[in-house]
Amino acid sequence: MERISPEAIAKLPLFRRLSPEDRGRVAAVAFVRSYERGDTIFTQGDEPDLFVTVITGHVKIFKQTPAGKDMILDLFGPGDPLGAVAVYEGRAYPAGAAAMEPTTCLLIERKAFFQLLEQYPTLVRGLLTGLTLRMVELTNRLSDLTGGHVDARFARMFLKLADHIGRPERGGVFIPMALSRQDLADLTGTTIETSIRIMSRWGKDDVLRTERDGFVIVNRSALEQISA
Amino acid sequence: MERISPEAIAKLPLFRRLSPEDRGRVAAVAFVRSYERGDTIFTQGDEPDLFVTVITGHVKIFKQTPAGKDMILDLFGPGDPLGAVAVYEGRAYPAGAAAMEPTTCLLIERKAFFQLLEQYPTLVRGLLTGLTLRMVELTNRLSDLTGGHVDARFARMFLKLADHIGRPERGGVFIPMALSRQDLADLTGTTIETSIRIMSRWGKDDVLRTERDGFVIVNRSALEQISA
DNA sequence: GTGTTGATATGACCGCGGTCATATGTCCTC
DNA sequence: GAGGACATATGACCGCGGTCATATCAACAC
Repeated sequence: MERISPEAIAKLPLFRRLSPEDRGRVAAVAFVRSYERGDTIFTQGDEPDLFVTVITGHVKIFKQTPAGKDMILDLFGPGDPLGAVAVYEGRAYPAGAAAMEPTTCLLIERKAFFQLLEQYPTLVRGLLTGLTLRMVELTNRLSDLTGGHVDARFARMFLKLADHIGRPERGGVFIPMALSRQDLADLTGTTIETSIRIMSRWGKDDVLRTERDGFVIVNRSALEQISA
Repeated sequence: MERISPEAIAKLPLFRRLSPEDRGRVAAVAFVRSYERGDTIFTQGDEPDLFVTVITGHVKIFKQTPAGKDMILDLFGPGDPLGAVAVYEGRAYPAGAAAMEPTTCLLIERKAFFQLLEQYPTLVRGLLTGLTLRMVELTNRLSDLTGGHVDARFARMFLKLADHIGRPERGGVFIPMALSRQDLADLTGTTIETSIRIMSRWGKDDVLRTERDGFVIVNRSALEQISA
């Protein structure tokens, strides 16, 4: 646990609009914590006592399916607030969160968080906007997952990742996020074997390449065709 | 389009906490509209110009899957606000809404709605709470739909409906909602044939009976076993 | 009556993808 | 080096459920 500087807080979208002295007050009640790949940040069913915001790295939000498998609901990056729903309503986390790579997060205790919310209505506005956006994302994922074949779901997932965090590099579009075959399976609601099969096939067909620190989309139009 | 009385508004959870004169001001800008079964309330992609609250009846929120089939995201009943996300953010409706039975809704124009929000912070609070609850529902449905077999999804859906609007009646638990086989398929992310097959089998096995105006769960423990 | 429309029902077929088994490769520790 | 742990890879099998075709039934128009 370390303190955080008001300057660092200025980089987080949720707090960006606050005045410098207000950011100082936020910094006074905030802590920073580091996580390694695989570390649990919070567990499904826990009582929420901390409000968490990602500073660096990436975090997966996942849930147990009735069949016992993990289902990744969302991937969160720098600036995204975790568990806002649970903290705001005071009910148990509806899903778990774990770091996918070395990650640092900003932590604010529940009590202090509510005091901040009361003081700064713009924070409420920011939370509400973030919630609505996530809502739209979730509804899209819902209709994605049920319709069509697994190949298409994989293609759509990579295209979305490319639009979100991809950048032209290494002879294609590089997605700087190391996802295991198991992660890919959990994201698309399939098994690890199917995930491996699709990824090897695409590797051989020069559609998508797996690298140590992410993926490279070699043939985007092929992916778009598969996603249809 | 008809006006609504302040007394009728008092029955809607979202406005219940307002003072009588405040409810009068809401009534001054609100209209009531009736829909028949199958009528469209709004369409996916439309610009939202009205804030809608269900007064009586039931409404389905649905979305087109990439494969072109409909996917029912949610069923809304009396008191539930429709399209709050879209209206609040001013972006296109992320999904469509249609009446599943004769339904009446309260309509408030977008402009007037925002004026109300500014005047009455408790409305914002109510919206936020409703949103978070729906969020939890959606995440649950996401993990439901991917895991396990179709039978289990059907069973879970009926059990949830029973907990929500079911009542002991007609020799079991009666679910007063007429859903077609196609609706059931859209709710569970399957085809109409599979939907029909499951429902006929359960009818023969005395698990679940279809009636003109809804369903009767005859053997709840059988459903619970299938849902596992 | 006949014809039409739409929902419900049922059978035949078969391919996707889940399950199980087994290699191979890589990165550790000792 | 040997050995273990874990991710990746690949083949064989087969059952669920999607697709297609067809039948039945109710409601309604004329």
